[in-house]
Amino acid sequence: MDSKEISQAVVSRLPRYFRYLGELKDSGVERISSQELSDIMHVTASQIRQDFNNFGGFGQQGYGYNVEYLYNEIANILGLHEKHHLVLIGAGNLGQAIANYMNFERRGFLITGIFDVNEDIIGKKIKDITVLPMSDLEQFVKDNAIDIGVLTIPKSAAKEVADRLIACGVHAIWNFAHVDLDVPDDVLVENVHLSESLMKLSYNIHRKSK
Amino acid sequence: MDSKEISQAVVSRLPRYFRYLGELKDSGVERISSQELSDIMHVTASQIRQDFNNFGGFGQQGYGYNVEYLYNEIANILGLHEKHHLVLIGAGNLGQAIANYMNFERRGFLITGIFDVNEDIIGKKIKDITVLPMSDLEQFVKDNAIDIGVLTIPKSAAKEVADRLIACGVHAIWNFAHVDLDVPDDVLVENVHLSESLMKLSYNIHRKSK
DNA sequence: ATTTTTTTGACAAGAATTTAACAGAGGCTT
DNA sequence: AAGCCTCTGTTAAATTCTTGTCAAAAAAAT
Repeated sequence: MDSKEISQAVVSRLPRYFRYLGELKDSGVERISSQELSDIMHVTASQIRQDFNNFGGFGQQGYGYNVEYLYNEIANILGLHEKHHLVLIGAGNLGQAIANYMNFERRGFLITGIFDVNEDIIGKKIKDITVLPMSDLEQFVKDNAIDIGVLTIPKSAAKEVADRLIACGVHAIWNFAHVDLDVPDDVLVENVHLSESLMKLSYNIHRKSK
Repeated sequence: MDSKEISQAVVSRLPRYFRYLGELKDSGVERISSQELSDIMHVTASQIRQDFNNFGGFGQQGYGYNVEYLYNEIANILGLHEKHHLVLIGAGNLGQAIANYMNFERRGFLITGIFDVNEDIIGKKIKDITVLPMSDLEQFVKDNAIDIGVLTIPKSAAKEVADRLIACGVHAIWNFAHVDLDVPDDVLVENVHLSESLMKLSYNIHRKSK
């Protein structure tokens, strides 16, 4: 049980470290110093050491960090050695894109169920998973130990579906709908607001041209 | 010409203000105080006032902010009153999801061209836009005053395509590939790394259960 | 075996960001 | 129209986050 809380700023950087370490590992690099990693990732060496040290000393003076060991430690910290079962609500374009995005499975994120309201889609298969009607949601969640709900539905439906998921025990929601879900304290929401990302880009385009 | 640089922390919050103000406007609210907005958005009133004041005084003592006026000002700041022409590279599931995502057009982001390497997709139509082969990219970008390139392609192809886009004058890239693009200083990149978002959620799930 | 070099982990200093506090502008009431 | 009340813009304080520094641990070299 950790005593000090890790800031989300640090947490946000972990997946990127993880990605680079994976690439280093795959290309056969055994050890790396914070300075070398700094050069590759364009982040200060100081920050790298500080970030890793939040979770304990993974390196060794005079040696640096063992790439494979560090990679696995970060995977552990991120919870990637555990399996997660997801239900995807909304089998539209975005939902299908995510369902077909194989790489998630490699990391233990298994899309177990797909739901939609559209009669034309219900019964069809997406990646070997039959799209089910919304009425089956609660029973399915309970039967399949669902961890995470993925909302790829219009904002108008998001709040209600989120409530249903939470009511049947889902504690984490990956939300692609353009709403801020109002959830109990013990439920986690990770938002992906694509339009906000695009607006940020737009802002920076215009700032430059002024 | 603004003298002081606005921090990206502030910029990241603008689209969210914009969304809430749009909703308030649509529901007929004429004026709002930073305190009321604070209650709705769960952000401190102080931060709201501070954020808006980065761009000049939009409010009035004793009155608050005029919703419609503020909404338009933020739209301006975000560059949403200008038209942007995008090319989308990669007409797979994610590319199609984005192409079909109508709301972007309402904000002036027009998907003008769609490209892919897959012979089976080239020539087909996505939202009235014919998918073109990659060989047509450069000419198309020049002919259509393309602003923004959207990369919904595998990481293996991302760097090369980004280089091609930059070479023919594109200065902003919305990148969905899992790589950090290495671009010249005058080129903007906005990354959407879905797997990193999911890993953050995973981290928080596991932290809770410890 | 001793010295030199490398490189971490810890801590301190420095920046940046967020929150609090308040004077005063301007609306609202009587 | 005078005075009260609201609520911003601004400055100051607090907090958080990032970077720089260095002693000491361990590897590498002699």
